Amino acid sequence: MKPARLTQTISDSLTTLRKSERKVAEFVLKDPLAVIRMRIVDLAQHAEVSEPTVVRFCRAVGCNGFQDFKLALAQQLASSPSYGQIAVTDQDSTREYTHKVFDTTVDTLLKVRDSLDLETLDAAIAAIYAAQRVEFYGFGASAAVAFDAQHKFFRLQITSAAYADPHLQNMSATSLHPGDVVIAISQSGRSQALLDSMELVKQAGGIVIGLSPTGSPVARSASISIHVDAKEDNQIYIPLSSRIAHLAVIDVLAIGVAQKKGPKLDEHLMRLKAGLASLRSPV
Amino acid sequence: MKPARLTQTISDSLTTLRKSERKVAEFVLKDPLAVIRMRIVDLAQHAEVSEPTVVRFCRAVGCNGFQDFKLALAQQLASSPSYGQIAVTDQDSTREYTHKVFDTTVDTLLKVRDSLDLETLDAAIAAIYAAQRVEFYGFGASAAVAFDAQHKFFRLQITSAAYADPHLQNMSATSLHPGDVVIAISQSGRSQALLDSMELVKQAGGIVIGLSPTGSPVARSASISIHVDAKEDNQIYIPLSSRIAHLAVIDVLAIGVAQKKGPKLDEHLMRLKAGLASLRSPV
DNA sequence: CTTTTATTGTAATTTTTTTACAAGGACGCT
DNA sequence: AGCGTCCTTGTAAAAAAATTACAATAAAAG
Repeated sequence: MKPARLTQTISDSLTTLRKSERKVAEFVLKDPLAVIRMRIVDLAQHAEVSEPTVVRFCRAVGCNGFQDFKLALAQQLASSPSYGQIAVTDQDSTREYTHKVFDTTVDTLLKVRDSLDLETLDAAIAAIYAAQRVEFYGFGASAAVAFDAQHKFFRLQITSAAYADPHLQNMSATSLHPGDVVIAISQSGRSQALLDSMELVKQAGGIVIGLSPTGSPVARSASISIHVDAKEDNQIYIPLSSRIAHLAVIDVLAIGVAQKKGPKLDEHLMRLKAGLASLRSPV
Repeated sequence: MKPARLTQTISDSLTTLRKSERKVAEFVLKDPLAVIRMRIVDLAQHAEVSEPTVVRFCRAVGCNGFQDFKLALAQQLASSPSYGQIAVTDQDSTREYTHKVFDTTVDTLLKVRDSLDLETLDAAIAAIYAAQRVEFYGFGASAAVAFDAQHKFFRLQITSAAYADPHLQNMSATSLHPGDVVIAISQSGRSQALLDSMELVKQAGGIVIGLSPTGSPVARSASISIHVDAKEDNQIYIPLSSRIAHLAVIDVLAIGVAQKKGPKLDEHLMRLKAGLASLRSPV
């Protein structure tokens, strides 16, 4: 009953569909955006079939009729705005690229959300919860993610540190105790310095949680590997949305740990908030 | 013509709508999810008006008819899955809070996207482009945002720095030249130390771009104020999605500046990428 | 090659939306 | 206050759209 990805369902059905229904399917896949504005006659005409065939097609892919189908399709397209690719070009107006940036980010987040492995997350949360020390390693754009994470976990009363310096990472890694956790963050998953640090952590008996793309060296080397696959837009050489996906994943870990800590933590956070209030403008 | 947030449009129109049209509006806002499955008769009945009134209402909020309206509504609902509030509770399973974290984030991003003022963004981009030096100030969670931003602008060949230390901020602020830009980042918009630094920047003739909630002291004090209103979930005392919204806004600024710099930059980024490659695992 | 079954289209029907118009009500003007 | 105009809303008819029933054609099996 859940509206899984409709276009996925259509692709899957392609083989089982009848010949003329497949014509409809192909047209829909080719230009879904146009379809949502069409009437049944238009779609029938474009796909070169009759109207009832379109209805039959809709039913075949699990919808209740043409309207229902259009609605489902519209919803899917809205939830992954970048159906097709979003690329910022030189001619874009502010409005356009603002939308593109946000939409790409949203798209990435949804993709990552749906591809996360929950058991891995649980394992990571359990490891962090059990650890005496938690450290975050990352370089470049991931350094900022690491510092953000450190800040967040610090607020959860967890002894944490973040290092963007390979030397510091190495020194810290060798002083870890078994059961301590290091979260290695890498957008490319192939930073050599990070891999070196990870090796030291494992030698010290620490657990390495990797945040990196599937199949990357970092992912393979990590004890617990959280896969974050956010392909970057090649036209811009700055990592944009993948970084945000990493942050979101860390949010999930933080919430998970916070939940495990339970009510004790609430009190702590309350005090923290009161403390922060004094640093704020009264207005 | 752009499908801005339909529910927003409806809320805004409430005052200008006629009495019976308002009945429709109220019903739609109360239960938008139900409306997308309704026919015009059903909606008319539930709102206790006649069918043509429903059509008139649809036109009044910028749609082309009832179908068009339903489609637009469906799309918006699909793109903000959490219409309503998302609160993580203690009983949530990993799956649930993972979704909640991502959905809240997406929701926030979309809200912020639609509430951004484009002219302000343009002004900010122009100021950054014209500046000799660009600096990022922020504390706490915003410090990580500041460092991320610094890294990003640095890659765009812009002399930039990020300070999370009030002393460093003050020292740096006094050494700025007229036309230089400081981007002051604050989730609460009421950090006293940040306000102090901003004052010094302005005394030195610098331009302060504020990233903070509407109406906050930081927003009022900034020369160019970008409003980012991402209300935090009160149940968790850690800033989650607002920080991500800030990052996204900075992405937009970066893209804007990159675009202004044009093709010269492409070459630079290409070289940068080649340089980074040597730091990476060959596998 | 015939018979049966599956697939597709035509035409009619039903449902749904939209338009045209008239009744009712509010507001201003004399 | 009474009259008229304009604005709002609903009723009913028309148009548009989707769905169904059925027939024709194509494909497959015997």
